[in-house]
Amino acid sequence: MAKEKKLVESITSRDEDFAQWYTDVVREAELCDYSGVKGCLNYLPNGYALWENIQADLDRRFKETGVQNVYLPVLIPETLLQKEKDHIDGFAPEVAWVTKGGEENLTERFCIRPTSETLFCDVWSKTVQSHRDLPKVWNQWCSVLRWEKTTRPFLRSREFLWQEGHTIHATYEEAEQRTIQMLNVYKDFVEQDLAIPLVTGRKTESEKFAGAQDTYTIEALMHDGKALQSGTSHFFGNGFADAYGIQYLDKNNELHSVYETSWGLSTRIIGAIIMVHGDDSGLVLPPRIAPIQTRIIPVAQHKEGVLEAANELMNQLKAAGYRVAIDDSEKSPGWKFSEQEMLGIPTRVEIGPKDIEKNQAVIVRRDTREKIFVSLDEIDAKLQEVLEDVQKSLYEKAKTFLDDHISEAVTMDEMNEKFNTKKGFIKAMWCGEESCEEEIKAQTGGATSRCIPEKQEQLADTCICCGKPAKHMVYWGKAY
RNA sequence: CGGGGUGUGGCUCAGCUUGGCUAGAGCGCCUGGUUUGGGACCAGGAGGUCGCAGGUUCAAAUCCUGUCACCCCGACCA
Repeated sequence: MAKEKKLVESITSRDEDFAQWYTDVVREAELCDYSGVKGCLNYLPNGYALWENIQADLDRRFKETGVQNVYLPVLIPETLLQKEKDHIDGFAPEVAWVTKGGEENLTERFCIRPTSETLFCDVWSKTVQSHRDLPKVWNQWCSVLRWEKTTRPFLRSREFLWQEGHTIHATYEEAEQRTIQMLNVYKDFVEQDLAIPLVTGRKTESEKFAGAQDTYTIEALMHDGKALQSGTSHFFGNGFADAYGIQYLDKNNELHSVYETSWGLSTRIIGAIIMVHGDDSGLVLPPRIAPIQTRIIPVAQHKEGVLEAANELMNQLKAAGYRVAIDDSEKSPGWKFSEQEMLGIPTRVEIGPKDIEKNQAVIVRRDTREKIFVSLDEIDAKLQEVLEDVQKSLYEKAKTFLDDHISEAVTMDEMNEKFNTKKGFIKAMWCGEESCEEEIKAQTGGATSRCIPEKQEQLADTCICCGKPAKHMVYWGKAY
């Protein structure tokens, strides 16, 4: 691969030090910065606008499937949290507690929600009585708090923003269907709107959510070859319903427990956007969710008529429905180009005296830097075409990268060798035993089972680790 | 929780080993001027409780003790 010319000194090269590159991009694109509290971020306008667009698209998709939004409290009484054993065991090590109100010690401490299954269960245990009350398909947009030891912007913070959907259903099948349905909503959203190709499937016993019967996941591959769990959808059976007493009378006047699901996607996805699409010049945003789709950069703006033409063009594009801004600051054009690139704005439109003379402007793509000269009369339609093409190219480029970084292994030697040289996902057969997952993790230096894909292939008859009969083909990878 | 590192104008850091005069630089910021198709240049200017608390000393950014915070790498998790 030809070495790309590095134009921006303030961003560490991606191949030189990926972790530092990530931090640099987050800073230079002004997505967030560190607050005074470890693991708690200040979401700056650029980062929050991105989240708002993610919210808007995802929320629309949710509502198309019948989701209703609610909001439940940030505090959870300890007794409520403790009703489902696996759940509390899973979350206890990382919850923060409120023990005082003003100067008075509380008789019962409250945990700051790490997730809200318990609160939703509490509501439903009190209000659901009849099959006519079902299903409930609820969601809330909120922040949650988990006392993480190691934190990184977006990828792992203590407080993070997300949505958590919670549903209850009369039947096992209906709940299971909803679990898969929401997994697919995530998949479509992430692939189509964020241009991030995915590997999807079911989690193994050891990787699933605390209290879940089944956890489904969407896994994306970052440019450094590490996997990122980017969204999860859980099927609870009636474990929570039994623990919290959510029962209803069916048509035959018989009492049943409800079946439950939950599903979440967080601001971590912003980390995925950065690490899948970004390059040595900074962030690259998919046009569909970019807060600004094009930035107009007047060239030689002090010259007669340039700013006027640039503003006129902006109004024209605005009227055509684009999210557009102008950089009419006193900086040099070179500066403006670099900044537009660091911010990840998917296109820019250059317009200067030479263009005005020819009644044209120059559209420059963020992803390829390709310059497209276009008449001002045709720019509305052309920009649309370019943005769609950028969206498509980003997905295709990432898809090629993903496909290139999925390989197969039949023996442990083969797996080790591939993890050491190629990175990415490795498909291999597995017996279903947790001990083999641990062994693989130890031998490979940290690879874990990412998911059991729906589409199975019979790569071998025996487990790659222990040699016993294989039950599943699993995607393995080193994860964030 | 282990290992490493860092706290000095808005940012990045130098100074600390070997205590000493008015605490420096680059970038950014403000003013004026010249520039303007890939991070322009000149001149002038503003901006600092050296993370915090004790201690040693005639004297502390510098030495000692404590403490807090953040970053990176691991083990655990969206």
